[in-house]
Amino acid sequence: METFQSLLTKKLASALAAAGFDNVGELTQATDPRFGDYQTNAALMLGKQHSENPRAVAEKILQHLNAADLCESPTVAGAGFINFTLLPGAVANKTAELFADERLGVARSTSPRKIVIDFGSPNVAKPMHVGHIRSTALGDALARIATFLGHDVIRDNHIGDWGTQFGMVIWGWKNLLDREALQRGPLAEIVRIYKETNARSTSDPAVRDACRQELVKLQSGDKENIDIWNECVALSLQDFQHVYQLLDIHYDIQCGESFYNDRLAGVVEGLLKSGIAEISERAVVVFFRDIPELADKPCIIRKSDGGFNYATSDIATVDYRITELMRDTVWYVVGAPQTLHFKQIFEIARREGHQADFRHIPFGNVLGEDRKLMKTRSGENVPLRQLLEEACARARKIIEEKNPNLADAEKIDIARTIGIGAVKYADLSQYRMTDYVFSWEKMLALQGNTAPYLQNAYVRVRSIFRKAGEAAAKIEKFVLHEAAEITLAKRLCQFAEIVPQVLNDFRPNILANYLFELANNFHAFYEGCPVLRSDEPVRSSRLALCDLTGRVLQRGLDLLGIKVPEKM
RNA sequence: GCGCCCGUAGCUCAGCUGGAUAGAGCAACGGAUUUCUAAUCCGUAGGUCGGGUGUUCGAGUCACCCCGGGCGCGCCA
Repeated sequence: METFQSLLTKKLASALAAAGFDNVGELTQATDPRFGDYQTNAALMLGKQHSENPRAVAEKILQHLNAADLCESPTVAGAGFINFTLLPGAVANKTAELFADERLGVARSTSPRKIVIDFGSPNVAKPMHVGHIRSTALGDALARIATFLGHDVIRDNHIGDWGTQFGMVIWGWKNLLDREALQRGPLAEIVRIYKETNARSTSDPAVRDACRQELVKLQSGDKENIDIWNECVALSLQDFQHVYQLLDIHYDIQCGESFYNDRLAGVVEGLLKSGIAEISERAVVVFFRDIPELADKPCIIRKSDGGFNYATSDIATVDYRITELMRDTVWYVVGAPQTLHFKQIFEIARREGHQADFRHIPFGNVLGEDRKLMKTRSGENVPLRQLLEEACARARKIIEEKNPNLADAEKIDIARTIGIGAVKYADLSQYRMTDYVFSWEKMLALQGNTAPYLQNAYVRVRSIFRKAGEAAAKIEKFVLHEAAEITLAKRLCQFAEIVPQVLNDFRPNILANYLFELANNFHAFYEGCPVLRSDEPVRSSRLALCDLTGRVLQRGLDLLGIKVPEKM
């Protein structure tokens, strides 16, 4: 099926052609209900092009515009906008189409891509902390949306499982490890020895040296050190997995940094041979002399001691993703501080001849209530697992107050759905670049733009069907008389217009905002329009509206990685 | 020094490729329920969009310069 926006855009295009104009401007959802449902600024653009009065141009366009099957006669307004107001009958027909459509009107992309999304990327030997929620939630949502739109998506967890910190971890493992503590809490013990070693090595040069030795041994394949490293990685992965389970996130592949180890030498060699890289001060470096922005910011791909760094492994990763995973699109959901790094990597990839579409999708920080980077009282990063568990506990407490009669197992389940949903939604409902302030009260509030508010709209839908004891019957014709019904139906029709927009600039918050408005429209409808108590044919029509709203809410939240409860 | 990001209502934030009188939520105030779960709805109030100059029919949005905050800039990842 086709959206109103798409249908009207086509009608506008043919009107423009018939009037002898270029196809310029755009047709968008109206910015204000006063202006109807859709608007176009085409006449304004054309007026400028031809130095004519935009309103006169608009009139000319209207002479060739035939949209009587969809809307009232379009009107010229303001400086030269053309406004479209949908006919209730057209809305009713479209809603019926939507009702019958599994995909709720969302079209598959006409140019599907083969995408790899790099998101999450926690570091081994460190617990995941709040900082990881953004990349993880955002990357997962983008993956879900891209998949739904028909793209071929590989979700890749580029784990930080290799690097200089392992010198310290291994030294600590050999000298400080408490086996019993490792049994009780593996990652906690690894973190403890890492921190302890780090502290010692800053004050004791002998320890620092020893750590470096351990690192060299590891990198040259020393059996004992490799075993220790393997165990650390395995224990960390177990810990991550627990968090992913809580978050309902999965990866298709988890190719960490170490995966690329045996490709690094070849990468550097290749870049030297092709002249992209050169030797400078004993290191291998790529310069970007022709790019003003990067002219004074070279990229080191092999250190003067012969070691590789993460730029090297990122280049190897690009090569692998394009040549072996056969991707034409690569998305990196990585924090804003790495913008420069990715500019360099993408430029190197371009020079290597890779044609793929590379995107760095940056994001801001999670702040505490003091507006500084979120930390615990003792100044440490807040472990993600602890944070998620607290979210569930807080949700549980609210459920206990509001709905104490639910069965215990149900309460646990619902608390998890609400708690995790609240954390994700708080993140995704915000523009990704803005630093946002983490607040339990706000994200778990039942009013306002929160997950529980949206989930509650779904619960209300389910409650009606439980009470009715029937599912929504197939219906041919929606009966839309009340303003609340029409508003709700129009909103439902917009879902298909909104979802593809998210990938425009990687903004799931657009979808979140839409769902909030939908929930709000539904709640208003629910207040003003009795469903089960009304007579036919209104009853069936309203029941179908409820069903459709429930489906859009469920699907929309699912695209954000958020679940819905049946009761709450 | 060079570069990137952010600055919108008391608070938390929307406002994608420039579009109409800048929008929500929270908090404040005022209403609505013998309910299909009020975990809700409706209304009122609240703004020199950090400041300035420019580009044009039109700037929160684009350009330049300041101010404020955050973060990066050869051998960490």
